[in-house]
Amino acid sequence: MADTLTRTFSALADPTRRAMLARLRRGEASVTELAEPFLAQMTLPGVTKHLKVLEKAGLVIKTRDAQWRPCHLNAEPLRDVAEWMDAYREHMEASLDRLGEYLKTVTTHPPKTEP
Amino acid sequence: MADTLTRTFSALADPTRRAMLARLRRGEASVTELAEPFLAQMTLPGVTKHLKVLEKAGLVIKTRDAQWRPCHLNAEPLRDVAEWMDAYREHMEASLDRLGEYLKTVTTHPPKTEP
DNA sequence: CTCGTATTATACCAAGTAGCTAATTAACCG
DNA sequence: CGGTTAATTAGCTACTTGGTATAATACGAG
Repeated sequence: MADTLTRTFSALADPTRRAMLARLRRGEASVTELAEPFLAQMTLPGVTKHLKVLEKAGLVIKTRDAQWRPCHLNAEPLRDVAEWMDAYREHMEASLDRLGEYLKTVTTHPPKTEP
Repeated sequence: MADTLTRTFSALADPTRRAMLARLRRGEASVTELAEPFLAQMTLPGVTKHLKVLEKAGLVIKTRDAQWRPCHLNAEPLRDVAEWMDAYREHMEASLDRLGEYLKTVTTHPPKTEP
C-alpha cells in the first residue's frame, strides 16, 4: 500500500487513535477495555477498525489470550518518525526564534501530557 | 475541521508532501520550482492541492512576489509533534531493547535521505 | 452440547481525498 | 492593449475512510 512513514503518519492522524495509543502507554488492554472510553461516540466495530489501522502501522501488537486480544503498544515505528523529524530540528528552533527571543531565556520547555 | 495535531499528521502522511517539505528545507521556492520534480508523475494543479494541505497545516507559508508565490517552510507545527512524541520516548527505547540488544552496540544509525 | 460474552468479518453508505483536464485569474512585458 | 507566464479554480471520476448494522466466529462456563 504505502511506505512505513506514510502508514505511521496516517495512523497518527486521528484523535481517537492517538487516544488509544495514550491508553496503551499505561499498559496492555483488551479491545473492549480499549474501546470503553469511546463507546459513547462510536460503536465497537468502529473501534476495531481504528485498531486495525494502528496494527497495520505496527504501532499496536495484538496477542491472544482465550477470547481476548490483549493489545500493547509498539513504539518502534515512532523511531522512524523521530528520525525523520531530526532533519527539521534546526527549523523548529528557527521558528522558535521567530516567535520571540524571550523564549530563549527559558532554555527548556516543561514536558506536557498529551490530552 | 480538525485539531492541529491531526492536520499536521495527515499533511505529513503523503510522500509527495514530505518531499516538498524536504525541498523547502533547502530554501524558499516558487510553486513551479516546487512542482518541478513531480511534474513527471503529476500535474501542476495536483501540486497546488498538496501545497494547500501543507499550508492549512501551517507547515508552509506562501507569500507574494509579483506573479510568483514564494513558499517557505514553517516547522512550528512540528514542535507540537515533537512534544507529542516526547511521551513515547521511553517506549521507543523499550522497543529498541526488545528488538535485540545487539542493536545497542551500533550506537548510531546511518542518516537517511527522505524520498 | 448450549448459552453468553468477546471479538472479528461482511456489507453498505456518506463523506472526504487525489488525481485529471479545461477554464480562469493575476501580473508582468513589449 | 495583447501576449505570456504563474498559479488557482471548477468540474469530473475513482478510490479511500469512518461509521453503521448485522452476521459470524471463538472461547469458557454450566
